[in-house]
Amino acid sequence: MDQITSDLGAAPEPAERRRLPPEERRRQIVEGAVTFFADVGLDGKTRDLAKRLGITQSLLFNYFANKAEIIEAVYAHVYLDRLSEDWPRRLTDRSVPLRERLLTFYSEYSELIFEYEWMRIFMFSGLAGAALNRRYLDHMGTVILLPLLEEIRAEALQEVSPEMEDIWNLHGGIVYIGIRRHIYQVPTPEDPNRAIERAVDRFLQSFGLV
Amino acid sequence: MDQITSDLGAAPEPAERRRLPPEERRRQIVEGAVTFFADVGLDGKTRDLAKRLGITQSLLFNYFANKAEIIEAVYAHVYLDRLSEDWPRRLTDRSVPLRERLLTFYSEYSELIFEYEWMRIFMFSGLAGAALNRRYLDHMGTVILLPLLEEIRAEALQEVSPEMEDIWNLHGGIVYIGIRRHIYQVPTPEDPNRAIERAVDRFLQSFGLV
DNA sequence: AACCCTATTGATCGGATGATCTATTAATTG
DNA sequence: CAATTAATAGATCATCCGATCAATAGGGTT
Repeated sequence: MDQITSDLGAAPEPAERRRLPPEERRRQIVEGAVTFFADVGLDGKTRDLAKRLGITQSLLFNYFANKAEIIEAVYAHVYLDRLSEDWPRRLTDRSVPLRERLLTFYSEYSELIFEYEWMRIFMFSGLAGAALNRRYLDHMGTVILLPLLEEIRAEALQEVSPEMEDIWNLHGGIVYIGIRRHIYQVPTPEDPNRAIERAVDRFLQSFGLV
Repeated sequence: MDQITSDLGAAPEPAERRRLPPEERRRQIVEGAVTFFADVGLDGKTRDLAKRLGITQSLLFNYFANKAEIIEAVYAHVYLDRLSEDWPRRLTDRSVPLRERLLTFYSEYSELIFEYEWMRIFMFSGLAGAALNRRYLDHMGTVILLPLLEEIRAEALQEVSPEMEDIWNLHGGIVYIGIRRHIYQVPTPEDPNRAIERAVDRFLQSFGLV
């Protein structure tokens, strides 16, 4: 079964203007490539990408040596600065109530990852076995979730202290909203914040907080 | 970036004997196709599949009219009877404590879906936009999760009654273990039952149960 | 051992794909 | 306004892919 070729690669754009400044053209290609590969997967064909961009296929290779380089640029564009440097600090800022820290984090984080392009490219590259995903999740675990575990432990009653796997469970339950929405494309709440808030509250409550 | 061709399609098997009974050959092809497409994705090439099976590529087309038919057979083999007809009844059997019903269900269900082939083919087909996934999730929602919601509502205190999205959150948190394991291929607990039990207990506790 | 049926093979086809190369075109500069 | 040069389009190449088909050979029957 070949990729669904129907019209996923169609170009709704009108005729393109030519002779763009190289930097702008490159940017345009990368941005087009992000949504293109998010739609059809990393096996998407360069000709279809070019068609969607309204340029010829050969032009792609004036800006990128080969297809792998385009994918690299897509990765860079999608992943860059996705995990804000600021979060670890804010998550451990005990001058703010833990519940508020959690809600703020997941409100902002979900806004970032519940994005069509990010969600799907992350899944495509994960399935392709990209080391990128493992690095990302490892980073997520050590820089966000582990400190989170410590914060909850610091406040939780001794006898109901959480484990790392509990934190992953909280995290997964929230991320799963985005998976349903963008991978399986089934209906999800327009605004996930209510579900997130309830999940966070259930979580905290079970450790004697809130 | 083409699929990782390295040796995902390699055949560790020794030279095959020829001339199997058609039914057996067909079965062998389907089973091989399941793990093959789970590994490399639905864009996997028929030549690589044949190589892994130790047969010629052309033989595939004696048993299937085209590649799409092979994928169909893979779907059928992977999905068939995955959702036991029995679960809806057992989940609503109020002679058994709700906690026990939940734990039994998720223990059995996770054993089924935390399978490499199932998890990955479900994700690949989801990304490809297969209607199959939407039907499956819809079925899941109405036949399993909705009754579950009713069961919890029946027992929960009025003022903390759960919503459907809460059930999806419980479900997603558990399924996410399988996603981490088989899609992102990061370490997860060997036996997920402890994490499942804790998640279920947190959930029930938040609604005044357990 | 000779025969037959058919599962399996190997050669091959037309179209697609990533990548290259050359001629043309459009913007910039003097 | 002409010259320069970078951007673009189109033709083309070698390879790969799904699919076809005639030829071959395995293995049961007589």
